[in-house]
Amino acid sequence: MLLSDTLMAKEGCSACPIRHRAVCARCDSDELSRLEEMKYYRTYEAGQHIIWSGDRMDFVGSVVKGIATLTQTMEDGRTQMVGLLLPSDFVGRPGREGSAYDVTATTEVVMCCFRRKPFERMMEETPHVAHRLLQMTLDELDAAREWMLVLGRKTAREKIASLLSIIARRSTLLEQQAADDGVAIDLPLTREAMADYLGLTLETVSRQVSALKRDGVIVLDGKRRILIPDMERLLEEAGDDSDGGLPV
Amino acid sequence: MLLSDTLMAKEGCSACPIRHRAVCARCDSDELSRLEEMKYYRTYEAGQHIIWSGDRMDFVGSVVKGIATLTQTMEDGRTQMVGLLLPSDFVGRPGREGSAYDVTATTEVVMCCFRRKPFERMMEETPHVAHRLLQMTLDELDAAREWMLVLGRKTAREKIASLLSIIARRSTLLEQQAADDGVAIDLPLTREAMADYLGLTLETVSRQVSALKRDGVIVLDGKRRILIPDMERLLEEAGDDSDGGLPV
DNA sequence: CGTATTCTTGACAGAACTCAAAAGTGGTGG
DNA sequence: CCACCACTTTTGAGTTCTGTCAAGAATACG
Repeated sequence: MLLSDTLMAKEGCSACPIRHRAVCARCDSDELSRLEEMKYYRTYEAGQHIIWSGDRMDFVGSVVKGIATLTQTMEDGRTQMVGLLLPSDFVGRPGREGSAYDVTATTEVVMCCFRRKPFERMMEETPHVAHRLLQMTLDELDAAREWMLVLGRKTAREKIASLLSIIARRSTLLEQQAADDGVAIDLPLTREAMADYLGLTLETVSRQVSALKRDGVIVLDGKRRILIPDMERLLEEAGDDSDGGLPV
Repeated sequence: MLLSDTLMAKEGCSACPIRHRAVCARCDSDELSRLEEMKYYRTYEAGQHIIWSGDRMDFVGSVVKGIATLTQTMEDGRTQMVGLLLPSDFVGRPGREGSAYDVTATTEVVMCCFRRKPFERMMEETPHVAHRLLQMTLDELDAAREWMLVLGRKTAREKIASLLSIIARRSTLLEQQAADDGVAIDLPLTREAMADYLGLTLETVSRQVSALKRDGVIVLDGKRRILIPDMERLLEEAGDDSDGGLPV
């Protein structure tokens, strides 16, 4: 059992780092204390499975810390990542017992888990959790659709550039850092995980990352840290138009 | 102005063919009459754009009849379909003014439109629409994720087989027809639309449809009608395991 | 019946995959 | 501190699948 477990358990929701982004974002103090009663923290080590596809789930929850992946696997072993879970992202589907996907911790992950039945009851009885969950699900659907364009129509080079810009966008958002003179991102994914994300082989990923490095689009700082000197340039390489899409 | 317009307008929601599947499925009679006040029908011809990406939308709504597509297009013209809208599917995103996608009628389409502002207000004030919309959005997210596996990891032949099984599944569901001794489906998509769905070129689609026909997996009945003598066989070709996944 | 789409088929090219080996990285224990 | 092992990453060579370009056939439509 890891340290973070006990640390988190002692603090209330008000000190929670994802308080204003997660499924509980809009809850008032009554709702929050109700959530506190049904919640517990759980920590998973890097590489550990959080949920197996087909498993019965008796909880839903939010990623508080770390990164997890949602993957689907065919009988012959071909694997496709269908979701990348960062802090504040929701795991599980209210109203459904089993999981349709494998959920795996990529780094150490702290989950804030809610027992499923009480959570579902709360969704029926108070509006804020359901509303927030709808909003988050619509955002995820938009992300999934953007991803479909990447998977279906982009070249390997564009796919890599797209992945890096998505991660850069999400991590700058989480960390509120300025993006003016270059962005630095921690890439917590192996080449294989990137390949599973993008529908490529790990060899192709490696080749294209090298090519982007050679062309000065990205700079590798150690193994898993990537500097993006010019975000505009990366977006061009990704085949996106330079403005960042619709305002939310 | 088409006949169906005036026909639909005269009937109340109770006679609506999608009454029990659409966003209004769970509404009680009070909520239904409130919806009736903000709704209007609109018909689009085959090929007509219902919404352009980036357009301001002043309505949301449900497909009542016909088939529409959701597509995303890159600057250089590469196009990816990101949603296939059948009767009862919802169009538009509450809380967002602009559309992120092009919505196009593939056949003649009848939409049941709700003015956006009153609809959003109703979502705040009564629970049933929001709950149903959450459920539908979660279903769409699952479908999008299944599709991501198709786009990222399946071969051209498997992609075609997957598309046909998805359409077969959805149309048998809509029409409640038995699937025992072969299924017949109307394929309302051109080869180009199929290609945009699957991230292929129309030539590859044509070749693989011919191949599946040659191998007896499907039988073409005219141009757009397809018979599937053995559904199990088609599912094998799609690379799916034979049981139909999780029960809903 | 002619024109415009849509679809099919062929030949060829190219991007990504497969198989294979070498190089780099990190952790462990002697 | 270094040797060793497991794992990840890189790079190379050859193959394959799908895309591209082009022409012809089928179908729909006025």
